[in-house]
Amino acid sequence: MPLFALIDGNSFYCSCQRAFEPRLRRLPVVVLSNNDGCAIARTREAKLIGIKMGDPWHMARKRPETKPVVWYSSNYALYADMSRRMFQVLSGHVPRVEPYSIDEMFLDYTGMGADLHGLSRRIQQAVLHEAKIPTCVGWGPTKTIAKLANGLAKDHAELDGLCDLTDPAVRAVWYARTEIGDVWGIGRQTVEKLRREGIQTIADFIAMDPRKTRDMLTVVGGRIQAELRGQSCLPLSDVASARKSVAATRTFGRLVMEWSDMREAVAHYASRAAEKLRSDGLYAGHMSVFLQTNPHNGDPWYSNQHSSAIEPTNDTRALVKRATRLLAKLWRPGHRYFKAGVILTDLSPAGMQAVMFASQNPEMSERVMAAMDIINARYGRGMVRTASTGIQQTWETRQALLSARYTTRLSEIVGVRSW
DNA sequence: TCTGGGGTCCTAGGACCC
DNA sequence: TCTGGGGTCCTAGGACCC
Repeated sequence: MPLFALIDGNSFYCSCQRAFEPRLRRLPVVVLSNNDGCAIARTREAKLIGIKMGDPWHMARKRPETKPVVWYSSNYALYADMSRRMFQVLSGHVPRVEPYSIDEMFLDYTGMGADLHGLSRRIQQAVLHEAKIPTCVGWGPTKTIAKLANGLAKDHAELDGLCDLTDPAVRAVWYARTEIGDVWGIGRQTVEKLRREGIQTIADFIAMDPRKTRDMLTVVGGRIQAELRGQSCLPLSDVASARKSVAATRTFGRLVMEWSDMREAVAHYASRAAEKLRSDGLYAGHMSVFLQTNPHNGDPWYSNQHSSAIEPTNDTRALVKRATRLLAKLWRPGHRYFKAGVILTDLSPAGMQAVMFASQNPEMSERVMAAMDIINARYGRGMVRTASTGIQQTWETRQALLSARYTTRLSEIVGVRSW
């Protein structure tokens, strides 16, 4: 019988900030989305004050009760590095670890002995001491059950951060008192569909005829139901699967009305996407560009996208050129644009491009891009870039509250003083 | 003044083919 | 009575996730 655990970092982004600033230990901390738009991570103290996921910062920070809150712009370089550390610690305790998201990892508990509670506690303490991240752990016979157990461990203080759903009798008790919407993969639309059928709890859901489940919710719902019944359908995979798309999309720091600004912004996103491709050793064969006006402020709504197949490439210049051309087809003057982006798909690994293209000298392209990446890595992102990405960058994202990248920039490393 | 970004998987339907 | 059928590939869009 397979056995899975899911471990996740509590308020992960906030815990990463706290790891380097002990003074935050008991303070409410909130990390904001890109553009300092809204709250995306909150410590327990911040939740208690009433700050909700997605609360716009400009409103939340004015409320009198949010006075003691410490706000941070999101710092993904830091969080990604902390995630790597967590992975390393875990790899020392179980044979196989599958990173699921930046703060969640599935562990293979199969054949790990009878005292899984003790094992989980040791793992939890190791991650806390070595990576400075507090966690919750849940486990059971399928991934979906492990994920549910993890959620229960988080929501129910009496479980003290650990939850074991291996025993069917224990599961039955929780299933009867847990809403179906708390299950991994059951979102708002599905909850609504099930509610119309009188299904409220997990217990209701697993009692449904599997054929009916598949009719209503396709194979996806059928799989979730089987997993909740204890039949494992989702294997653990410790080899990272190849990524299938690369995106660079952003809400502008200010609304964009000028073609020149829009062109710069999209050129910038295409460059970012190209960098991501190269860092993963990939080429893109398809590009899609979109833009839209603000859906919140009453402006006339305009949203459009264009896409096209491209010669597989990861050359910034080629991608910028193509993105600009697609953008020109979308551009309608007179709008106040809010957001735009570039999405690359049809990805293939480097080395597959044996066929050479007339429009691009591949060897020269490789060398120019490699040089560009090296310089930008050493002197800062955007030090070398195509002229089309501009100099003013009025559309640039706001990040007013950024902390140092303690672990990934030598210049921003934590100083240690002895008294 | 001000509301995130980046992913995955699945299905339906059209185009095309023999 | 009956006016082809079935397969593959691609894309757009929906739903969900963190």
